[in-house]
Amino acid sequence: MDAGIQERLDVYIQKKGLRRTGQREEIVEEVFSKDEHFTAEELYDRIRKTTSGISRATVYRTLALLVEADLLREIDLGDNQTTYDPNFLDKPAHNHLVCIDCGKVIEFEDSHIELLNDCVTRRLGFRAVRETLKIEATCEQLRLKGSCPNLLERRLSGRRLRKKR
Amino acid sequence: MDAGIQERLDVYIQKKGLRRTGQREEIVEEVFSKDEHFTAEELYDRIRKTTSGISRATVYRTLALLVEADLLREIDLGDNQTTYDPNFLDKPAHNHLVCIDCGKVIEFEDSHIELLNDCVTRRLGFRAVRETLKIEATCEQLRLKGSCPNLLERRLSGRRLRKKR
DNA sequence: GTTATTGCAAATGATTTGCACAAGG
DNA sequence: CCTTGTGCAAATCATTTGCAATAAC
Repeated sequence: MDAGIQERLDVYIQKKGLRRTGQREEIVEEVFSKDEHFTAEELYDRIRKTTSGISRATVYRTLALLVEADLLREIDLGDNQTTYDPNFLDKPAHNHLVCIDCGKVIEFEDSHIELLNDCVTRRLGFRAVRETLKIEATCEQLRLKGSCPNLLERRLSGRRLRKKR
Repeated sequence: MDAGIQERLDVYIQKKGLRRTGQREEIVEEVFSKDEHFTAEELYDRIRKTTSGISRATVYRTLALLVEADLLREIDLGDNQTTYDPNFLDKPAHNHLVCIDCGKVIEFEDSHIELLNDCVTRRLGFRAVRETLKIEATCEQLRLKGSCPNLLERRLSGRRLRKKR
């Protein structure tokens, strides 16, 4: 994990008159330990495996804080729960491609896309603050050989499967 | 409303062995009577003002049916409820710009955006099925004179205000 | 010492679902 | 008739919140 993240959160915390706590440090540690997307519940589970154990409420509240501090981004994968993406610090303008066949999410950057979007936005009389592009697509490679094993259930439900608590 | 929509739903209904009902006709009528975005609850309220009255469950189920039949699209405006957009039949590839100042949603089409997205998608080895671009932006016109009246509350909550039932 | 933070459990709000009755085909 | 659709109320599920106990600063 980028060692600078705790510090960047500190700056925000100072500015707002908030407090640095063990729970916040630990959550930041866990959030940025991988480049994987996750939901609040998934993160809560990951943290529960730890000796310490942090309450669900604190997990939710800290995620909101990180989003507010612009260290973490919420993305919408269409499954009725907020997914968090820790990779915007490294790639501030990346986009998401979701494979309809297997549900895999691929991140990609393309400067032309941002340029064009900004240009169109300006033409409309606005200044773009945040752009969210999600492309849902089928895999060409698999198109001929059939498709991913989890295709069926996903196609049926139309969305990512939910988990029980 | 485009008179062809009931017929297009009929085709889908036939194909799936489903049934044409008064409730479905009425909901389709209401959904496509304006080009406004709406939530399930908002639509339910609109319909409740009608003499007939249709149950909330039926409204939700019929919206899901319309989405399945590809006559209606779900969009995410970031307020934790599904918003429905009835305008994709007329403008199959439009995008949304959300004004951070006042929350207004502006629809726009730009063929270059779709071309570029498709191109990038192909380069990644996929075939785009659906593209969703949301641009959050500030209004340049208002930037100097101040901002919209509802700016403050929206900025504070960070999302569109919710309504109670 | 204040004031922010945490944990817990209860509350909320959108959406879904089980079931008995109604109604298409 | 035989299924699918509807309405109702209860259930779900992610997320939020009130409040008393704790912990930063």
